[in-house]
Amino acid sequence: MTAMRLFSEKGYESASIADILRGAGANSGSLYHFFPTKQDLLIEVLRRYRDGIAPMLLSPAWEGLSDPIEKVFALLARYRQALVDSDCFYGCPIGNLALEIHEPDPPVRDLIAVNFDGWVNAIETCFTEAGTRLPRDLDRHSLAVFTLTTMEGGVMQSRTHRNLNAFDQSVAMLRDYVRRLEHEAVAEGNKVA
Amino acid sequence: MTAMRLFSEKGYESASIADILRGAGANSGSLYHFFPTKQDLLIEVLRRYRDGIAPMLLSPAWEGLSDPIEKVFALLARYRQALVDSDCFYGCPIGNLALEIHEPDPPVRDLIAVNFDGWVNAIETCFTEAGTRLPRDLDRHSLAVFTLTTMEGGVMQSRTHRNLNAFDQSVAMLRDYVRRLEHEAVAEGNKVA
DNA sequence: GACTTAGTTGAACGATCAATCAAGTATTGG
DNA sequence: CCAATACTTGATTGATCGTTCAACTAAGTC
Repeated sequence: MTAMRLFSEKGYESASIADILRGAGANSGSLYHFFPTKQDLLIEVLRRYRDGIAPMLLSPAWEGLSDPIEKVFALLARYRQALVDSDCFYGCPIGNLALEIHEPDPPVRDLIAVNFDGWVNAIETCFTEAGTRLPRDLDRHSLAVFTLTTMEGGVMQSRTHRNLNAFDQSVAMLRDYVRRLEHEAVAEGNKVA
Repeated sequence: MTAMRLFSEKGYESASIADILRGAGANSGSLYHFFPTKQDLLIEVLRRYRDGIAPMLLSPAWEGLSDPIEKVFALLARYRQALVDSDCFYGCPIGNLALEIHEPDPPVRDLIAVNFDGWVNAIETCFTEAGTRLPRDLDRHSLAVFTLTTMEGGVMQSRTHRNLNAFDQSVAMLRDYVRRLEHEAVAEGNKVA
């Protein structure tokens, strides 16, 4: 859908209905037959992102990988590639919308939250699959949230600076942190054994 | 200035000139006498944020603190308080603008970058002041960038979920990471001694 | 082949947007 | 005290926004 591309490129408010219609080669009446308001269109777009996380984002990023921790950083590498391919114009579409929606606007905000949750849960699964490679008492969910934090914060800064440094530095720090957690888990294992 | 408040509350595009005029009790002609375009107004707002980082943000957050690492997390606590006080409606004004500006728009983007740089440099100074409490080969600048990443990513998620969990979890992870770095520095010190 | 439903067309609507401007009032400097 | 400059007023502009609608065509049903 053209709307997905334009919302992602220009943002929700900036992407006018006229833009979308022109891009899609459609007429206003047609659009409004399916989506009574612009917000309904946004909601459909967010639903598609939600449903697309596994097939469109994770599957391609994880092709041929089995190591769960490698998978986490392969996904982050995917966002890095998006930055590279767009000369650092790329911004996570969900993150953009998250900051663009200022009114309470419950249905939209909920769907953004659901998108974040889907992403975080996928990463949490990786960290859970890592089993004893990570410390026993480490909260896998928190680490997954922190991974999304790193991605969103890194993309935001790299987009602003138009270079990859901030993203790369942030991911390198996260990578170092996870390595230290792995080392601790090894030490833990030795103690038990 | 009312414009600062409204840009921060509603975003740049959503805050109409009429809103700002009403809020400030001024007339359009007056405003346009000082700021020929809306973008010029935004630029002035960004300049004030830039100039306000030290006096308005850091000084109050760091009052009575001398420990440089404590200062870093005191600043993050400040953002947490902003989330609490606003029922998690708060978003970092600079971060919001960073994601709202989609066009190249060099003067605005540069000023956003400068704001980020000011923030990062202040934090980098803290980590540099921490001296041998952190590993010798640790890049202080990267860690400062990572701190901003954590703040922006955490605020984004907490704002979306309307609760503090994501922010708190992210900051807790960063805190844990820094603690591990401190432990390594201690080990380093022992080795040298 | 009549009847219904689904989908399309594009001109038009009112609202609102950023921006303008001619006419006015303070403020200042000589 | 006057002329010049600095600032204010608020109605107005044209563009653009999301949305509507009456007329139209295509597809499916019996």
